[in-house]
Amino acid sequence: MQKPVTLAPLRVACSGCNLRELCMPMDLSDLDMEQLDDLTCIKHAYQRGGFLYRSGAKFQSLYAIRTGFFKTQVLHEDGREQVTGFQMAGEIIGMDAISSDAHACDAIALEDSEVCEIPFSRMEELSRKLPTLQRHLHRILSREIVRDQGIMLLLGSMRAEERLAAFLLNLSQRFAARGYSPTSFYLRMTRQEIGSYLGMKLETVSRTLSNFQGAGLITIRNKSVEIHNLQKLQRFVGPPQECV
Amino acid sequence: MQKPVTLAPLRVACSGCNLRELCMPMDLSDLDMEQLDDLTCIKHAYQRGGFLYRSGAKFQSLYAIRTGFFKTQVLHEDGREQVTGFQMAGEIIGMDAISSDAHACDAIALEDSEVCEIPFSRMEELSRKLPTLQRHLHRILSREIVRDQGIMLLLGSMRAEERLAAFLLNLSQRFAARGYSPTSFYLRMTRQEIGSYLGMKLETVSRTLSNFQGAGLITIRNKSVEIHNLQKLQRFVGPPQECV
DNA sequence: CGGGGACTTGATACTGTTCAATTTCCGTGG
DNA sequence: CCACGGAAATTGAACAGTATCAAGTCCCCG
Repeated sequence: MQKPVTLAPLRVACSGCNLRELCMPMDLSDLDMEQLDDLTCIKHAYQRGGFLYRSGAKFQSLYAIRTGFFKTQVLHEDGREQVTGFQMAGEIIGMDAISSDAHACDAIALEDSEVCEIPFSRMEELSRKLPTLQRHLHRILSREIVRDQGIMLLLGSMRAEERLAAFLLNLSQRFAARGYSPTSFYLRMTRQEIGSYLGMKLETVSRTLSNFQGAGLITIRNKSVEIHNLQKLQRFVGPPQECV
Repeated sequence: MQKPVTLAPLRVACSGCNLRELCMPMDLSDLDMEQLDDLTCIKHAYQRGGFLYRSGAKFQSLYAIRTGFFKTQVLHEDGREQVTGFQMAGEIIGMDAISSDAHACDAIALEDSEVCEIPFSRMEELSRKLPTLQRHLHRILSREIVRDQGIMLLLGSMRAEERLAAFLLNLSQRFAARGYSPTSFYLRMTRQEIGSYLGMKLETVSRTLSNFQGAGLITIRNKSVEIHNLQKLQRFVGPPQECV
C-alpha cells in the first residue's frame, strides 16, 4: 500500500480466458457455450500493491480474478478506511460500480495477481441472448448481497474472538473449495487489514490470534496459519457460554 | 414481533401497479413503456408484524414496497439476530434470494403495509427484451451492494454516536426524497431494532439519543424525532476531534 | 547486513455492555 | 371512556471488552 507505483497493467490477448469458466456452475448447452466464446476478455497482470481500480473511476468492466489475492476498501472522507472484502481466484469483483457507473471502492492487489476483464456492456448484451448467463449474473450479484449481510451480522453482533474465528473458517472454506489445504494457509493481508475488515484494531487481532494459539486451536507464525481443530474453532462462532 | 399471527396477504388484482413505476428513473420510449405494462403485478397487504417472507422460503418474486415500512433480519443459529435494513415505500426488497432460490433473511412489516409482487422469472424474461429494464435491474442489485458496504463502514469503523447520527441522517434523506419532512418524522422501529441494525444495545441507543437531545441537536419523544440542526448532526459523523 | 514496517505484548483508559430499577406508552378489555 | 397490564424506553451503577499508548522484537526487502 505504501507503493505509490501502479504499473500500467500488462495487456495480453487471452483467448483461453472467456466467460465459459465464469459459467462453470451453470447448465449450458453446447450451443450456448459456443456463444459464450464470443466474449473473450482481456487478461491483466497487477503487482502487489497495484490498484485494479480506484473509487470514482468510470465503470466499464467486471473482473474475474484468475490468480492472486485482492482487497476492496471504502474510504471515508475523514481518512478512515474500511476493508469490505478479500477476493481470491475465481471470484468476481467490481459489481458495486454498476449502480452509479463509477467504482464505489478501491480494489488493491495483495500479491501479484492476474485478472480477466469482462466488459460489462458486452456481458449485458450476451446475457440478453443467453438466459442461463443472465440468471448466472443475477446470482453473482445476489450472492454478493448475501455475503455482505453475513458480514453485517459479524460486525453487528459478534465479539472479537468470534469474528476472528469466523474469518479464519471462511478463509479455510474458500481455500478448500480451490483445492488447497483448509487447515494450513498463508494470510495475504496484514493484521491491520484483517482488523479493518473485522472492525477491530490490529493489536486486538494480534492478541486474539495469540490467544487462539495459546488455547491450542491454531499455530500462527507471522502470516502462516495452521488450524489444528476446525470444530473447536467453529464452536467459537457462537454464544460464549457454549464455548469450551 | 410477538404476534405469531401472519395473516394470509390480501390478494388484489392491481392493474395500476406495474413495472412502469419501478422504471421511473429510466429513459424509456413509449414503445418500451407499452411492453412494461405486460408485467402487471399483484398487490398484497400486510399487517404490522406480518412476514413478507421468511428465511428459507422459496424465492419467486421481488417486492416493491408501495406503502409502509419493513425491516429485514438475518438470524444466527444461536438465536442472535441482526437487522440488515429498514425499507420504505418505493424500495425493492427480496434480492438476497436470487442467489440460492431461497430467501436468506426475514422481511417483517413494521407497520401496515402494501407491496407489489414482481415475479422474478417474468422480470428476467422482460429484461431480455428491454435493455433499459435490464440495466435498471442491474443497478438496483448493485445499489444494494453499495448500501451494504456503507453499513459495513458504519459498523466497522464508527463509534456509537456516529452510527446513530448517520442513521438519523439517512432516514432524514430518505423521507425528504419521498416528500416528507427531513427534520420531523416517526421512527417505525424500536430501540432494540435500531440497536441491532447499528450494532449496539438498546440501552446505548436510548442513552445516545438522550445525549443528542441534551446537546440540543434533536428532540425525541418516544418514536417521534425532530432534528433541529442537520449540519451539526452531520458533523457527528466524522472523527471526534472535529466535533463541536 | 542494515533499516523500516509489521507484529507482539503489557499497562492503562475508555467506550459500550450488563444488570437492575423505574417510568412511560399503548393496546386491550371492562 | 377509563383503567389495567405488558411491552418499550429511560436512567443509574458496576463491569467487561476493546482501544489506546508505549516499548520492544521480528521479519523481510533492499
